[in-house]
Amino acid sequence: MSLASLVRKLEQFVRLSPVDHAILNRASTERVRHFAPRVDIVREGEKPKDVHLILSGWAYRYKQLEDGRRQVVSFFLPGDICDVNVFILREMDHSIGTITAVSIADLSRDFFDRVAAGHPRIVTAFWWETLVNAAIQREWTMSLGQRTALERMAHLLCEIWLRLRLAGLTQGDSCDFPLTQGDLADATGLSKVHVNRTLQELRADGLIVLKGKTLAVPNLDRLMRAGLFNPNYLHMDHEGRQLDAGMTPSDAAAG
Amino acid sequence: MSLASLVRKLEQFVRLSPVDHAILNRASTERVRHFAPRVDIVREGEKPKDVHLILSGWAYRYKQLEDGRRQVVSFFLPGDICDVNVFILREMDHSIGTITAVSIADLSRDFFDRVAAGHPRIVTAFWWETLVNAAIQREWTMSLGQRTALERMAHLLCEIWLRLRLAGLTQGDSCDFPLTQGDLADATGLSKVHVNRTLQELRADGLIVLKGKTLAVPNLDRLMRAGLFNPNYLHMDHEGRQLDAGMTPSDAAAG
DNA sequence: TGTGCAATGTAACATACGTTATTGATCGGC
DNA sequence: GCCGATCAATAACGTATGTTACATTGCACA
Repeated sequence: MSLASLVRKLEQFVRLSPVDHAILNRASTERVRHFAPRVDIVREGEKPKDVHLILSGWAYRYKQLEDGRRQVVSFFLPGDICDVNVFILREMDHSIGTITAVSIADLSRDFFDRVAAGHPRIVTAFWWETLVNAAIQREWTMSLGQRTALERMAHLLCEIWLRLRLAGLTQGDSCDFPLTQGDLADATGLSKVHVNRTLQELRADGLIVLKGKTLAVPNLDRLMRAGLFNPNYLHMDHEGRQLDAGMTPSDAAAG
Repeated sequence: MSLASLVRKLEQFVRLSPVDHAILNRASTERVRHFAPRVDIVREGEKPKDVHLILSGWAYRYKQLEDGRRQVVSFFLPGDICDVNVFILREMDHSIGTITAVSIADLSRDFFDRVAAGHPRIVTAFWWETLVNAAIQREWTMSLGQRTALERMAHLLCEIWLRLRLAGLTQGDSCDFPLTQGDLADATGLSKVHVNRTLQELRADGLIVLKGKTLAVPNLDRLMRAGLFNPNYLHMDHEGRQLDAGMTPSDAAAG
């Protein structure tokens, strides 16, 4: 539905000009598609022609083994861009599926060429997006390899929380949270049963309130400590610029 | 010592002109540094000024938790390029250390600007390198989240094998292999003891011959099957171009 | 306003992998 | 050509997490 999350996120990092805004605005309204929850947008082996920008809704990237074991390798939140690889690599090595209903804008090769030619701030901002995604992927490697179930879950929730906040999608200490325990299991490499146990433990410790499709984080600092969460990998600041005016203590820890 | 591995690797993917060769050649001989085995090249929190190209030797990217738990998040082999992020992100979110003695060439921002302006094939090739690294990172996420110890180890060995072969660093069915069992443990998220058990099992199954600092893979196809290895994520082909003339059956499987 | 299916919760039991400890091989440096 | 340190190998034992099974809740849709 809206470009707001992308712009808000990118502007944390570079100032975009009015012309930049106009370019992004046009690109994100020209070719929009809508998907139902729990369907695939792109499948492994395909060769999509466009880059996808998530306008609204949640999605994930996942890979699957022949025997059905499935790993979510990243989450896409509103404002995220998937598959810059599309113009270079021959085929997708993973699939992308929706969690909720999702609207996406298709960004053409042509659009990126025009941006590359005349809009360096946008280029920089897109690079930032790409590099942060790579950093997130490394951090997931760390989580899966070294963190315990509890740490892993706390870490993932912190990450999602901060990314949502950056996109302007948190309200106070709570946010929409459409992931099922099965989704969390596929993302953390844990079984569904153990995800349930782990969430109970986080609840019992007062670190999260998770009910229905809403998550509340009453004390982000404590959750971060439980997940051994160091926010540096999200690179939410740049050249001395901090996250936001009016930061809370936990904002500062995150910046 | 040599640019050969980089050029060989990139040329699998794009044809480079004589001028491109000259550019790369000059960049990789201007500012070369040498490191001893088992030292850090860059540390988390630093802000390096250059991109590093590995001319010879093996290195790794790793992250560490406060309590010392350590995860290798990727390996750098000769011809690999690290840290394109250097020009955009504020500070390193991980460290890079050497395994063997290593020679690197420092590539300046200026070099990249010149390449971007006038050498599109090199730009494309560097993009390919970056995107394949991202794909590898996703595959590691998959491995750590879903594969068993045996599958994980077999998968990692397949990956290293194919990357070495692409760089021209295999001889017949064997190659140099300077990783210790401790390195493998840090990369697979297993304990050293279990790495040892797992290697024994691979040996007993005749899938690998690993002795001293040499690895032999008598039957790559079988090792690939043991690791549920699908080489698509390495994107070793492009626009219908295949790996090599004179492919063996397992080459074909890898392409 | 039920009714059916997906999601969540719980329990009992199984196991892949971790931990600690010790021994024997390898190897670079004096 | 020894010596200390690192690396590899093996064993005994511990545990975090997986598996199977089933009950409960919640919610979309008839």
